Amino acid sequence: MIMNYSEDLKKQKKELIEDLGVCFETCESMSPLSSRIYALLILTGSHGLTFEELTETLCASKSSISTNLQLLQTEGIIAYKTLPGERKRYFKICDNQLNNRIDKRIEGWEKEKALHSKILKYRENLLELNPEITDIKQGIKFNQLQIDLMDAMITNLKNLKQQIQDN
Amino acid sequence: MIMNYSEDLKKQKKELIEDLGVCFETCESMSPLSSRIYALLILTGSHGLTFEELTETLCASKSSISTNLQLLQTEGIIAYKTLPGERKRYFKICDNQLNNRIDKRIEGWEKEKALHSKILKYRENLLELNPEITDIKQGIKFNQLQIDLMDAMITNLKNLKQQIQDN
DNA sequence: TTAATAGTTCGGAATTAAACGAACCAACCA
DNA sequence: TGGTTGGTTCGTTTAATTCCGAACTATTAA
Repeated sequence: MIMNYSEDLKKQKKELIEDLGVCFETCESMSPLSSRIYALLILTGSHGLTFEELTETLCASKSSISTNLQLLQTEGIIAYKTLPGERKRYFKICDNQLNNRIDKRIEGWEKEKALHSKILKYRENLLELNPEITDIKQGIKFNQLQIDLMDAMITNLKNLKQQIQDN
Repeated sequence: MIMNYSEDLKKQKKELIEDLGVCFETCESMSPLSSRIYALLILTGSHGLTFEELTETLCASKSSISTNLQLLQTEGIIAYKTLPGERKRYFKICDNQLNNRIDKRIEGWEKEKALHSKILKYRENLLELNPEITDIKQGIKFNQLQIDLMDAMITNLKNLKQQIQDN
């Protein structure tokens, strides 16, 4: 099958949308359509895409596109801009989307760290009640390790954020 | 309401299972029951819990517990041991569960990095076709930043793994 | 003032995931 | 040889997600 360069690129783009889509569905636990929108907008330049273009290229209903666009906006993943004299919105991924993503990860680790601190406290109370059980001591050690892990991840992520801002 | 120390600890444990449960449901995208099992086993010592104890404390059917236990086992999150002369299995979280979790995260980042490399290639091809569009150049820059981010996360995680092993 | 464009909202249909019960198997025991 | 314990498997039910169409709003254009 003969194909010119431009056609080949279109095919590549479609494949990439699919691949990225699956990735976001699983990694970021997004709905299929949200994932496809996100993927498509990543592959599109900063000029963005209109509502209509989205419905057409993704073959989805207006309502589905609308709700998912709103979702992505409140998540801080995408935003829109308008051109003077035009009513259409041009949707595109947020400028500081990388930052947002890192922040979300940090938040996640913080939450888990807080939980492990809670567990640690619980175990310390437990140990007080029955000081002979070595199992609990082991648990406490494990917990401290987990907390250290979380701390390390958090500081690493914060460093990365700094690096990106400096860049 | 008066409560003795041991009763209070039980209440604490129940709360912790709930909190940890929701955390795993969202962060690790596990099913509710899998999350509760995981949480309960984290709060239980290395002696583990039997099938029966799991069904009773989690108020779930045998079949549900069974399928979710299998899931958690194939995920490398939990394992079981048996005591000599006993037929019962004692389910507990995997010894190297931390390691497994980190590995899984590394895998996730690797996948995403591969995707971004693919996008980068796509954009470079695109640029070749229309070299005047600065938008594409910006996209490429963005992509490289993403790839750097992934790389950083991966090396960080690998370092952490090393630290844990050394510990 | 009417028509068209650019979206939003809401109620329901279709799909998917989670949990259950009943029947089953395999090992041990009386 | 039959009963009990410790689980597994499978078909069904229940619950939650996801998406759609139809009706609606708000802005601009004729």
